[in-house]
Amino acid sequence: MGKRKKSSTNLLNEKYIMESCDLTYAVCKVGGRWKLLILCKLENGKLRYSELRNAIDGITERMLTLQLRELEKDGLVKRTVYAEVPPRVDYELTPIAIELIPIWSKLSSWGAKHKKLVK
Amino acid sequence: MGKRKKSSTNLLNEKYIMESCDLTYAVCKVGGRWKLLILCKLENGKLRYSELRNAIDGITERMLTLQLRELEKDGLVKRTVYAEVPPRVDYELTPIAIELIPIWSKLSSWGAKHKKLVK
DNA sequence: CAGTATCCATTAAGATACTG
DNA sequence: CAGTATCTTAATGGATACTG
Repeated sequence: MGKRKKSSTNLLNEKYIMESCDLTYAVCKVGGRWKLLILCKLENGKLRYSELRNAIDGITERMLTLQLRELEKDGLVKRTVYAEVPPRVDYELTPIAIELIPIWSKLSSWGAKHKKLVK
Repeated sequence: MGKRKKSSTNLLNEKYIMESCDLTYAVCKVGGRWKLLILCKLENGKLRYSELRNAIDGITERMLTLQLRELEKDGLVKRTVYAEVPPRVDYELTPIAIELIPIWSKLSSWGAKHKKLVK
């Protein structure tokens, strides 16, 4: 009786994501409230954890850490830890993330335009 | 005692969205699991509700309806109801949504490429 | 400095059944 | 055909305290 599979379609289920269409895959990787914003702040070069935190209005340390870890796991940011005291860690875009620059750039322009229209 | 405001940062809080940066605004409008996918299916012209449902793998009627209503409210899709029996409704992109075509197109290509790299 | 850990509240998403 | 209604689960967000 073809019982519909109950498997979640959640964004973190790797198998599900790999089997999805390309757009869904991309949305799962860089979608969500914070990821594009984080990437976009790194557009002009490396930033430290605290610089990112201060640059992104409204993000909590918890969310920043969670999202950075996922971006790192997915190969979108590179995390470098320096053996110093006090500790220093910085983040930078990987080549595959750099390819996305036009996307968030266009999205941002679209946002600016649409926002004006709505006002 | 500067009590930190408790206001949510949820995606549906219009005031919050309007005050956000342009990228955040855009992400709030077309982000989420389904919106870009719905828009992308409408790229080649009008589709009926059932056509959309069949075109989008894994979406439930509930989510399709919810997301279509939001897209309509935000001026990204136009909903047309025909006075027929059985009922017929179709959806199409508005000009402002058409401007986003390059974005989901690029995102999709990026997804295809990255997916291969990961495999 | 750059995080973790914990607890709790809110929101988004999903499964399923039902209807004008 | 084109949806609603209801219930449940998953994801996100926030507050606060703590640590190498």
